[in-house]
Amino acid sequence: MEIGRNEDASEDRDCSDLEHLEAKSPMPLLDQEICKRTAAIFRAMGDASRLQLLALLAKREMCVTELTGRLSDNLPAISQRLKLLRAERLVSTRRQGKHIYYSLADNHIASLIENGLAHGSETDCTLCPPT
Amino acid sequence: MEIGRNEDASEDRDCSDLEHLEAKSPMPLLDQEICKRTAAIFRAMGDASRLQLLALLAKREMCVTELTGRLSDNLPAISQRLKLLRAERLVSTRRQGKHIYYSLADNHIASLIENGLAHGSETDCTLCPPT
DNA sequence: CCAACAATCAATCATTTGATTGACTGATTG
DNA sequence: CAATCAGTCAATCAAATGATTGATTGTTGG
Repeated sequence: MEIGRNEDASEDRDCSDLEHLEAKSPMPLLDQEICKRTAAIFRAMGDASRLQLLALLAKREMCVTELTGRLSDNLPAISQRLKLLRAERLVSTRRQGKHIYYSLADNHIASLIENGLAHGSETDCTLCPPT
Repeated sequence: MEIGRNEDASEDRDCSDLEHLEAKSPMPLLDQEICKRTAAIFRAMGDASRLQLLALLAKREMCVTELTGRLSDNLPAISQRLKLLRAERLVSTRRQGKHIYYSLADNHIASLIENGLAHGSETDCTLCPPT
C-alpha cells in the first residue's frame, strides 16, 4: 500500500485563517474498514504475553504444550491467548495426534512482528528506567 | 533483528514423550523487556481512531486543528489520542505560533504503519461481513 | 470401553481502557 | 492587558479486556 507523502504541502501558512477548516472531505473514509482491520491486528500483537507467543512461533511451529513449557504460564492461559490470535488470523493450527500445532498465519505477519521487535529493541527507552 | 527460523526442526516426533517438557530454559528472557516495549508500540497502534491519525501523519506533518477537521471527532478527543501516541513516542511535536504540529517520530514507525495497513487491506476479512 | 492426556470452553471478576465534560495554560492580536 | 483561539489537563464513568477456575471435548493407548 502506498501512502504518498506531501500530497499538498502547506508549509508556513497560518492555519487559523480557516483554510483547512472547510478543506477536504471529513476523511478519505475509504480506509475506514482497512484501519479497523489493521488496528485489530496491531491490537492482537499489542500485548507482551501474546507477542512472546508470536515471537516463538516466528521461529517455528509449536504445539501448545511446548509453548507452555517455554513461557512460564499455565496452559489454559496460553490457550486463551492463542485463541485470540487465531480469531484475528495471525496464527493457524493443525492437529497431529493429541497435539495442536500453531504457526504464524503468513509471512506478512512474520515480517510485521520482526519489524516491530526490531524497532522495539532499537528504541532506547528513556521512559522505562533500567531494570 | 534476526529471529532465525527452524533452530531445531522437530518434525514428526511425538512431543508427549516429555522431550520438550524439560527442554530449553523457560524463556530467553532477554527479550522480555523488548517484548514489553514492542507490545506497547503495537498497542498504541491497535486502535482504529489512533491508527487513522497515524495514517494521516504518515502523509505529512499536521496540527491538531487540521487533524480534527479531517477526522469527524472533537478536538479534545483527538488531543487525548495524540497524547497517548506521544507518550509511546510514536509521534513528536513542534510548536509554531498558536499551533502544535504533530509528525511521526521516525521512519521506522512510518514503515511499521505502512506494512500494517498493507496487510490489513490485503486480508480478505471472512469474519467481518460486508457492511 | 475406560483412563489419561492435550487443549478448549464458559463464566466470573478485577483491571484497564477510552470517551466525555469542563476547567486550565500558552500564544497572539487588538 | 483583555479577549480569543489552540491545545491540554483532570476527573468521572461506562465498556472492553484479560486472568482464572472448573467443566468439557477430542485423542490415544491399554
